[in-house]
Amino acid sequence: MLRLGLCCKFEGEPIKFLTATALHTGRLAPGARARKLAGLCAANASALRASLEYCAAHGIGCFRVNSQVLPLATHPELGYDLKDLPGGRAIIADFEDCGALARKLGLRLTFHPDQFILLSSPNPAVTAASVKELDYQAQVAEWIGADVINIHGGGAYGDKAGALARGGRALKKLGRAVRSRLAFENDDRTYTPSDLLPFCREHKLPFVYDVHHHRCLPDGLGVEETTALALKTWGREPLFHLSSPKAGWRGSDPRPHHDYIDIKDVPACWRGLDLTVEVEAKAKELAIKKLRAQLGAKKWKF
DNA sequence: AGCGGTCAAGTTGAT
DNA sequence: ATCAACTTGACCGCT
Repeated sequence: MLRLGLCCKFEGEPIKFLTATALHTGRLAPGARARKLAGLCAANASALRASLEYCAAHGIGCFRVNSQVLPLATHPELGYDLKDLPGGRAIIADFEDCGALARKLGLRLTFHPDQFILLSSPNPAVTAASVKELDYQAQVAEWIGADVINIHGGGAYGDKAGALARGGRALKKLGRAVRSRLAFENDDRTYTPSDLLPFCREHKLPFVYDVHHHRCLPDGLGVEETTALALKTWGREPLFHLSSPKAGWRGSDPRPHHDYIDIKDVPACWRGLDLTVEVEAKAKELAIKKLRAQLGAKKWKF
């Protein structure tokens, strides 16, 4: 059966994850700064709990956690270890409670680090910052029981094969908590499934198939064929991405996401698979609700 | 409460 | 050169 995943936030629900700007946070005195950051982390643990409860109550089987769930945690000047903030141990316990709740409710949790996370960069400082960020997300993933940290191939730097080889070498810098969760996803600019599938097979990493990106940046592989190859990279329930183009497939740029999913964009070959599909639609849980209703209609038989 | 300027980070390609 | 896009517009000072 398809398990639908909600990405990071809600459209109609009063569930909010808080963040902070570095400029403002950096102007606070140390004590006030620590209290402010601790307050944001605690509020986000509460928001995560509320998110899980909402998902379970509305047939949403997966939730993607925002990279800023611990705001500024890896910032070069303002970064911190949650256990060192006031009440930090109790906040960690709150996140662990979220993990227990997710397990109880049968919810899958994932992370999708930002575009700045680049293992293929020729700049060692960029790679080092990326490893630090991945370590942080893996730490939270351990607390809450998330099983995927999904990133893109990054830039090509004029030599895709060379960049991927550099990415492969950077994998050795990753700890077990990251390595056991890491997955690679095709993007709509640079790295296609044809580029990443061999890389994933070589390094025994799962491939997150984004069919929308694939349609924006095709590579000669068909959706059906790519689906079959992607499934094989997963030793557990696979994770795919789905969206529809904001202005339609005939619009000037198909990449921006629509508020909702057009049922015609759901690959027919995904029917009947045991699969998590993260729904990247601006209307968030409302889009999932609509998609679920359409998938439940007889003619789709999902 | 609402408005507008501003916000850590990298890379690409359209304009 | 600037800007939007990328998993997500939200934060914050001001009125």
